[in-house]
Amino acid sequence: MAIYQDVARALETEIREKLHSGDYLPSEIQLAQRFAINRHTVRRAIDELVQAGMVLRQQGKGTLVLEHSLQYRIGARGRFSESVEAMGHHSESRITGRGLLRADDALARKMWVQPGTEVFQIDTLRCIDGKPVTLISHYLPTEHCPGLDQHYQGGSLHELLEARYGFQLTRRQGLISAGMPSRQESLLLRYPRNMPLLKICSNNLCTRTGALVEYSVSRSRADCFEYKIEPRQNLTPEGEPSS
Amino acid sequence: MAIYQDVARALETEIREKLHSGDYLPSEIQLAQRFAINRHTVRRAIDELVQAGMVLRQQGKGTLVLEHSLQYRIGARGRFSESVEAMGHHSESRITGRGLLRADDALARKMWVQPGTEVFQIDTLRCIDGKPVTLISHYLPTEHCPGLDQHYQGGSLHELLEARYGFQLTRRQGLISAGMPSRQESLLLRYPRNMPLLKICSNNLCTRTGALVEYSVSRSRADCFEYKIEPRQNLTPEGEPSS
DNA sequence: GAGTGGTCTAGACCACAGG
DNA sequence: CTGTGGTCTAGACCACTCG
Repeated sequence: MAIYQDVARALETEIREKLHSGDYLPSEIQLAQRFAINRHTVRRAIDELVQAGMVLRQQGKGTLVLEHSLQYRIGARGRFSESVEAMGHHSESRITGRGLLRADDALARKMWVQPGTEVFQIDTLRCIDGKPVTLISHYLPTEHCPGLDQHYQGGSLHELLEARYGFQLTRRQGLISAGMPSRQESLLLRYPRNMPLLKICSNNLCTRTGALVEYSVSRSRADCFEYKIEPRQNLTPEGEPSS
Repeated sequence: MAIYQDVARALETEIREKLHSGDYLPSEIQLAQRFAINRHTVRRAIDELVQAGMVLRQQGKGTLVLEHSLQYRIGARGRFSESVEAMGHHSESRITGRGLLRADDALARKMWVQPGTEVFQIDTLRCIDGKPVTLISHYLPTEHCPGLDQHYQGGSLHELLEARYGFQLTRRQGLISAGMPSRQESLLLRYPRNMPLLKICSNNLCTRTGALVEYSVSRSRADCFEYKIEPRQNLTPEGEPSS
């Protein structure tokens, strides 16, 4: 194990246990003295923390400790699991954006509609225990749910679709992938840009008529979220996250 | 503008115009001579390219140039989809490592066995069209498949388990997550360390007896691979990737 | 001006891949 | 064994922030 890795871990522990957002690390020279190593080795250690999104270097000032909630032990504790079957069926959502648009070629292909079709876009952010976890973009052809943009004010979109428009939805296809966050995604999720997102695209059809009612793209923080594939059995209508 | 930034841009141009995926950069010493700068400054420049996902460092070998298409658009063309149901049922695998170990606490919990249980580990690499795509670590309690380490020489592990030991497997649980590659994963997959992996952990039971026969962890390059969730219907026993 | 992080140089040795 | 990248040290000077 390299020295800089040891020092990085030591600093990480120290930050987690003793420092708060807004504090500064001791200067590189002080750290070099404390650990009895060269300043360059200290810098290499801090490089790791920067890469991990834990600190921010400020030339002339010092090395700033960032919010603890921004520290990511990927795959550690505090991980939520949710059944892939429950996608989109949760209720604690906040609206982050909405709009009316016409499907371009790429979107039209994914939604199985003609290019130019009028579509509502609703973006929501879901938090668990106050922690922003998942960002979902919902796309709904306006013809199936006129006035939706007026009626939806947060909460479960799928419940509203059922209560107001009588749609019961079935997922016809889902694609699971991974990617890196855009700048905006990173901001909304309070998540660094060098950590991955888990992404699911779903086509949700009306169970009775087979019409596509909703196409959704969900992006979840991979540090605290994973999807369960359950053996085929009863659907859980409301997905409750479990540790 | 710092020297290393200039050099990084020069190298970037050179890679884009003259080099191809699979080529190696000149060695750090050669580059230092060519640009008449110190080797450490060259390293700092190459750090930028690594961060950008353009090259991959290989200790003892050199600095490998990655596919140009990787640099810009993740999830563009050349994407493979595979049903989550077909996990592990493919056949073109190369063995990258194998071993005998005793399950530690973490592994034992995931495998639903007692800590200390003797387990075969077999690591395989799957390529599609010659492109390394998925890395799978298979863990099998030795009691169910004695001598497996001798018999398995690549190909479909699940076919061998059925042919030789009479196991027909059912996945009981799967967890889908995303993460960043380790150094070794990055090397085997020829994939940069700042691009995400799609990860699936599966518990595969013997359909008849319900015994856990295999626990597997698969990690796939997210730039060219995604999983399909199909509506519940017939299982496809052999998962063929489709574009 | 004093103190911080940022860059560059120089040299040494280690770990690893491959002939 | 050679050549590659990886780590560590040492010292110098620069660019920036703030009092």
